[in-house]
Amino acid sequence: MRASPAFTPVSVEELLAIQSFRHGERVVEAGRAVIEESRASPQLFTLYSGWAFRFKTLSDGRRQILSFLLPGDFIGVQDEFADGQTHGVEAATVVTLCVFPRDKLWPLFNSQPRLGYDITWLAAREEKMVDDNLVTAGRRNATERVAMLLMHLYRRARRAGLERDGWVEFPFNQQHIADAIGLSLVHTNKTLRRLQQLGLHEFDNGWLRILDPKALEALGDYFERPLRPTPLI
Amino acid sequence: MRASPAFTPVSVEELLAIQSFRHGERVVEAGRAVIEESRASPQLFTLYSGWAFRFKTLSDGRRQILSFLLPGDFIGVQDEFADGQTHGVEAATVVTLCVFPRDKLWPLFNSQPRLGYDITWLAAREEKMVDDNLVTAGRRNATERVAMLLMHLYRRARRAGLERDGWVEFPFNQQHIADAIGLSLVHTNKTLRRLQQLGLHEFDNGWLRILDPKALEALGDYFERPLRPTPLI
DNA sequence: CGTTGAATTGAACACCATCAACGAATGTGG
DNA sequence: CCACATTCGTTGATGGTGTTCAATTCAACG
Repeated sequence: MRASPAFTPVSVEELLAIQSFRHGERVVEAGRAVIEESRASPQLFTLYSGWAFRFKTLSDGRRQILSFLLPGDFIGVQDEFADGQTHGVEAATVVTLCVFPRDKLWPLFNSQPRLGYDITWLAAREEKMVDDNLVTAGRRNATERVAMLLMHLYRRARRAGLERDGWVEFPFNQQHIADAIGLSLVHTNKTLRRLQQLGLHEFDNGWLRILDPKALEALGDYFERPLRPTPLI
Repeated sequence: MRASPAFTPVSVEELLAIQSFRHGERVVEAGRAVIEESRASPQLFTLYSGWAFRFKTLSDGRRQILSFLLPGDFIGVQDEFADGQTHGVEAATVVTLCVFPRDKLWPLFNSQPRLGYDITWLAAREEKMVDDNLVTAGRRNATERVAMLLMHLYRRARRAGLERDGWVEFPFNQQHIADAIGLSLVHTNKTLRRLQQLGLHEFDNGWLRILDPKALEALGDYFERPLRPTPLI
């Protein structure tokens, strides 16, 4: 992964610090919890492979997906300061994770300020994504929401190197999409269908292809920007 | 401010580091921009006094308020990694800010890892608030949204020590509320009115009092949790 | 071949947006 | 001091977007 231009280079010393910080790997099956919503996790993770997502549920079961997670994303910083109030993380595909013990987070900051800075970088980037999702849920109509989400996920997957001939793996069903953009399942279906019939995108057996990115960008009022390389912990 | 139990104690050395990090104060009038939405700010801030809020606008003018800022909040970390895409910050009252030059952020992390850790703490807490707002905009109905927002702002103000005899300063008009919870101005008004007539809360000339916190908590499915002391940069 | 979960579609309705109008409070200039 | 403009809160009427309910299709799988 580190070879990818999407990630910042890292010194040998930092790499060693990351190595000593980590505490093994973990594999989670599709549909299983990486972090239970009910209790704060004693671990942090870096996602190595697969798709996951963060979510919250209201007491009557309504669920909101907060953000999606791709390889390179750091999981669990928000919980460092949880006070009980937390969110769940669920694997959407089989997922492999690098495990870090939470109580080593401060020692890591202390001994490797650069890595602490990088973690802040990642946390800030994550918040910006939630910001965007909040704009979507609060101020966009159904068509705009779907267009925005499709472009968002497609771009991120492509950047994470998951594109193959224009297709990216898309392991989400319509309930996931509905929960991410704040619509009902039925209306999500109808909106998705309409965009598909307009020829803007295409699904095939868990893969997604964008046929008219400009149209989707314009519909969603959501345009790509150049991205800097991302730190990888 | 540091005397308040809401904030974590800080060592003399850290205090000196904060002092050397800072770069003066700034006062912004109510309704003026602290950070322009269009361009990334070369400065970071700690809010000393007053209310402010972060927001984003779509190209046709629809606005979404992302989160509210109170004394002690750290402003601008998200932008450290902006890539152009950013958000605005506007003062809701007269506001005084402590100014930090952005290019000293990394040196601060480097020389004072503890302060770096604290900044991450604040960034993570901020993201959790945006998470909550996203659940609101995505999955709550109008009544629940208003109830949740009122309790949220009231609690935060109280915690920041802004309560006087059960009243807290509330410098927002109904357009602000509508933009925060993703409703139209008119429907926000009607919902607010209904809750007021039920005797759940009361407004008076820019101040807010909660008359029935339990009812509002239950309506919004949004319950208070014990909070740990917050770092203050 | 029956079962299950997901996608799809139609119909009825509710919630919320939009439009329009008015009142109260405040400020401004003549 | 009054005429006028401006901003904000309020309310009613109307309609649309999206929800809810219900049923059907379809693919996958035992």
